[in-house]
Order: sequence, then structure tokens, then C-alpha cells
Amino acid sequence: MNIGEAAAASGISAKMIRHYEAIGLLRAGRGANGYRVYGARDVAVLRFIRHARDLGFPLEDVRRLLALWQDRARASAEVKRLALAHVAALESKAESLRSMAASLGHLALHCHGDARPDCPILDDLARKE
Amino acid sequence: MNIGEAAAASGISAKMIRHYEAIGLLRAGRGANGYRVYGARDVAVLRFIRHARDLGFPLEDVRRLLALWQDRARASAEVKRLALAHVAALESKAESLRSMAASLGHLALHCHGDARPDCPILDDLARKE
DNA sequence: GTTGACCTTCCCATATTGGGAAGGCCGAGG
DNA sequence: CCTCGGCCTTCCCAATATGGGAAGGTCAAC
Repeated sequence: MNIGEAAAASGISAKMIRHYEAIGLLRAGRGANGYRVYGARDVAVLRFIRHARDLGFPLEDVRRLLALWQDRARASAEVKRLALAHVAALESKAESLRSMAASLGHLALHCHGDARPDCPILDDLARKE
Repeated sequence: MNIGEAAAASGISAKMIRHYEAIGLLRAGRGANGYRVYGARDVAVLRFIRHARDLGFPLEDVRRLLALWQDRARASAEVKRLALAHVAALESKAESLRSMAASLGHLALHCHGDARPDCPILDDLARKE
């Protein structure tokens, strides 16, 4: 299977597959013509990566998860530790965004939003502090 | 006032002040020695930028907000439009992160997290699909 | 007049994904 | 046999925002 087919099978673009290889997340065999060659196992790895990315894991975490996945003697405690740390990071970031949205939403509530120039949003951004 | 003092007064690093100037968000005067020179008005602009960044506005939005702020004939409708669009973007991203956290948290609930290798988290990442 | 704190510009790095150019390889159809 | 479309290769550049650090100029104080 060439890279295009592996991309279609895994849901990761060919561009990113090459990138993941460049940063050492994968290895790919090469055919006589220099083309990368993939098998079912490689596609499984790519899908694993995609699922981890879909959960927001940064690539460094993905690297560790892949290593754990491929280590039959792993302790699930290590996986759980990584996962819970990531959950905490996600929640923290979500809360930060939610808080920004709430602040700005509150300011917008008091903005007429018409042709007049008065605007509590700009007033707040211009506050001294 | 030199850049260091402007940085301290505005809460934006000197590094970023130079960057903002490089991308045309600000202009700064120069002294005879080539040093950038800032006044109270410049610091007010810098603070405006910082407040907008604190609300998560991307720099392109900050550029528009600055232009609106400095336009006495602005319509507050335009500011409100920008703000509400940003609120929607923030909420959408927050929801996306929250959803990831929930999915992963749910998986982690079912993971023993001990010395055994079985792990529903890895099983899920490795699912075919 | 030297020292230390400040300033300058320029390059590099982070993390992730994509666009696009220049060129090689392959299979199909004329 | 030749050509064309579609795939592959590598390499460079783009975006987000921020910071590190080098090499060198300036200034104020001692």
C-alpha cells in the first residue's frame, strides 16, 4: 500500500504521515522505487495516532501512548496517569476559554450595537490598569 | 520612555512590543540613539492590546478593534459583531475541549490504573474505524 | 574609563497542519 | 514507443503567538 491509500485508510493526510515519520513517530518501509510502503499494522498505528489526536493529546503524549501500547508489559497505571493529566489540561484550557467567553459576552450585553460610537467593550479594553 | 519601561507599564514584554511593531500593530518613535521612544498614549495602546489578548482575541481581531477604538465615527455595532463572533468561537473551542475531556475521562474511569497491562484507554485508541 | 544595565537587529525554536514547486515513477491509451 | 494523468519524492514556506539568545551599540554611574 502506498502513502495515499494509507492516508485514505487511516484518515491522516499523506502530508502528516510523512511528518510523523520525520519526527520519529512511525517508520515506513520503502519499495524499490523509493515509495513508502505500508501494511495493515502501519494503518493500525496511524489510526491509533488519529484517535489520540482526536482526543487532543499532543504528539509527545501520542509518542508515549504508542510506546505503551506496543509494550506488552506496560502497567495500565502509566496510561491512566497520562490520560488523567491530559483531562486536567483540557479542562483547564476549556475553563479558561469559557471564562473569556463569559467576560466578553457580559460586556457585549451592555453594548448597544447600533450606529452610535459608545461601546462598553472598547471602554473596557481601554481601561487603565 | 524606553521599551523596557513601556513593557513594565503595559504588561507586554519588550520582545512582543517589537513584534507588534513589526507586524504593523503599533508605530514607535525613535530617539537620536536609535532607541524606541514611547509616551502615555503608546502605553494606553499597549494596554488595550493586552486586554484584548487577555480575552483571547487573535491579533488580527486586535488590529480591527484598535482601528475601531481610534475611529471616533465608529458604529458600536461593528465592535459588537466582532465580539460576539469571538464569543462564539471561544465557546465552540471550549465545548470541543470539554467534550474531549469527557470522553477521555470516561475511558479513564474504566481503567484499573494498576500494574496490569489491560487498559480500555489503549483499547479505544486502537479501535478499528 | 570601565562596568553593568539597557538597547538594537537577526536567527532560531516551540506545535501542527497545510500549500506548492520541481522532479521521478507508473499504468493506460493512442 | 510515447505521452498524459495521477501518484510519489524532497524541499521550502505559510499560519498561530511567544520567547531565547547572540553580537554589538549606548548610557549612566562610579
